[in-house]
Amino acid sequence: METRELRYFIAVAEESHVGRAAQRLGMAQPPLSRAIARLERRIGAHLFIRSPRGMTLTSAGQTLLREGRAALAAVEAAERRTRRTIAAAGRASVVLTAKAGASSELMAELLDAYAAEPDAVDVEVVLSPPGHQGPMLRDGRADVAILHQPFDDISGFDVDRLNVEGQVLILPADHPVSRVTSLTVAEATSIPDLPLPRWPRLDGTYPDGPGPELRDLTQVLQLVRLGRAAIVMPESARVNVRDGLAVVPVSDAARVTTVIAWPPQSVSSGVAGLVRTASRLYGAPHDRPTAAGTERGPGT
Amino acid sequence: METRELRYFIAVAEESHVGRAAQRLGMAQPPLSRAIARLERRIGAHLFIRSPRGMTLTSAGQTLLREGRAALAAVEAAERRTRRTIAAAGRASVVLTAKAGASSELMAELLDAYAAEPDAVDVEVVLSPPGHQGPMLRDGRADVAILHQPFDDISGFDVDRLNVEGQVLILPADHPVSRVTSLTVAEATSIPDLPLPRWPRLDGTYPDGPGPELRDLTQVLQLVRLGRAAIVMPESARVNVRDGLAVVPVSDAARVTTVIAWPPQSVSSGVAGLVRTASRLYGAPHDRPTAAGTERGPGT
DNA sequence: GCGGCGCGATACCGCAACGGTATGACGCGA
DNA sequence: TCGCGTCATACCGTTGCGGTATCGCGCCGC
Repeated sequence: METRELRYFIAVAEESHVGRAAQRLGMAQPPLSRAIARLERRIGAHLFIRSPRGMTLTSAGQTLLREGRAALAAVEAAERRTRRTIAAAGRASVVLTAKAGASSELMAELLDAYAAEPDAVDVEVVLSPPGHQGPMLRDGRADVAILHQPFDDISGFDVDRLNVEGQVLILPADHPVSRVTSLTVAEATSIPDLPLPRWPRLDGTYPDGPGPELRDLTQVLQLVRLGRAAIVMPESARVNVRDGLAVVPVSDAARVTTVIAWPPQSVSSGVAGLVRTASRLYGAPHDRPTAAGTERGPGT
Repeated sequence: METRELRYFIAVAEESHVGRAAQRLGMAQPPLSRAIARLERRIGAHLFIRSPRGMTLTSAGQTLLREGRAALAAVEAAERRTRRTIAAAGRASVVLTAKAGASSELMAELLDAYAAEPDAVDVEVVLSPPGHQGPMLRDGRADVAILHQPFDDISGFDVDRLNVEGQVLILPADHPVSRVTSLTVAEATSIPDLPLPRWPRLDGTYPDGPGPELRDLTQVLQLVRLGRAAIVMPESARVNVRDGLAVVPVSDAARVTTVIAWPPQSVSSGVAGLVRTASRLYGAPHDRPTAAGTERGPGT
């Protein structure tokens, strides 16, 4: 199966409509119809059920959509990382991504400590909105990421745990709720005049709702100070708190685990060094030994 | 990048020789040369250094080889699993792979318990030589696997731990060493007249060495009983031990962790059910929550 | 120093496959 | 029953892929 066929299939599956998919792909409808039919013949299974209202996936089609998306991301990651290997003109380099404003102390320490290593390479830090780090790691726009469980999906990555902490509500200092000593999640998310902010989806659009549209945490804190929003975040964000802000622990909020994550194949020397440094500074011993792969034993 | 180009690149990279790679791919040398040159132009980087003795990889080429292999396996996995989805003729089915003879009690319990679930699907069990389970899971020949750390490479898979145990040496009952109460790894692997067996590599060939060539554990135990071999394996293999065999604990051997592993995207209902059953029977609570992906929080 | 050898690159050709335009088949609602 | 929206089919031009023949170029041996 060629990646072009996979791209075509995914477009049709997502649109449930050959015409719209063709438009999205910048081609005419008939060749796309034929390409899908050819793919079905080659695989030996019907992927779609044709109806006069469009195309719906069969169970085989659902399998191919799930697995195909991951496979296509892997191919694109391979291509992107290859291109980046030489973009640095002989000088190796690593792209690290993290939520804007998150774990800032930890990251500063990590980058300083890594830069002091003898074999350190350049680290390009890409800050992006919450939820965008995993996809960037999957499709090769980044080589290593700082993620936060349970918010980020770490499945398929190798990880080292760095930190565990509780969460707090940050709100305007003059708000009446700021005087309580503790809150529940239900209470924190339902303060009527302080909506929680909304974050962009992967395509850059925003979900509907009452809160303001934001892209990073400095914007949030500004809005909170102006009395226009409140936000629940890990305790470590206290370091960003200045005058005009109040902090209230949220007793039953999920504990947040900060991890450093990397794609399992990509054991470039830069990534390995960063992970080693992070593990030395914060880590428990690895819970998933990464280099066990080549070892072969008698087995059980 | 098309998968055909990737296959060409990998062949040339592995052979370091366009002619041999072309032969392996069943094509002539010139079109392969051109395809590689075209790929380099499209990526915008030299992937090979041409010499009068052949082709050697640049650093960009090494990146593409590492990442490309994984990407190609992912594409092949998508295709295989799609094909298998319908091969079961509407009836969902799951392929589980494990080392022949390993964790047999655990597997029997697991399969029985799963079959008793209300939504259970057919489980096809594929037993294969040690070390072959991971690759089968990666390229789609299997959907879920029983693996053993530290022998198997679990990077890139989601896993649940099922069991932890020590290792023992199994040897002929009449052998003098069988009278000691404990051994070290160094002692166990250097008994001169009892060589450790050799297992097939992924391509089916065997490494050089003194031991017999084997494919599964029943063969081993037969040979041990005949006084022709000895083997170090996890304690649970004691259940296979009959007359004529002796068991000696190996004190400093690595502890073996049995895990159930599955590819992160492939959360088909059959795999999910098997994992749930395994987790209920043996599991600690998940250390890597698998379904956290869609959850989106305010982040830190 | 020169010819032969082994390597990848280039030139040229034929064909398969891809994409575009025009049109058909079919179900559904007005 | 007509019109619309959907996907499929027919036909055509072009692209690009692979095959054969040949070149260019280091290297080694005589």
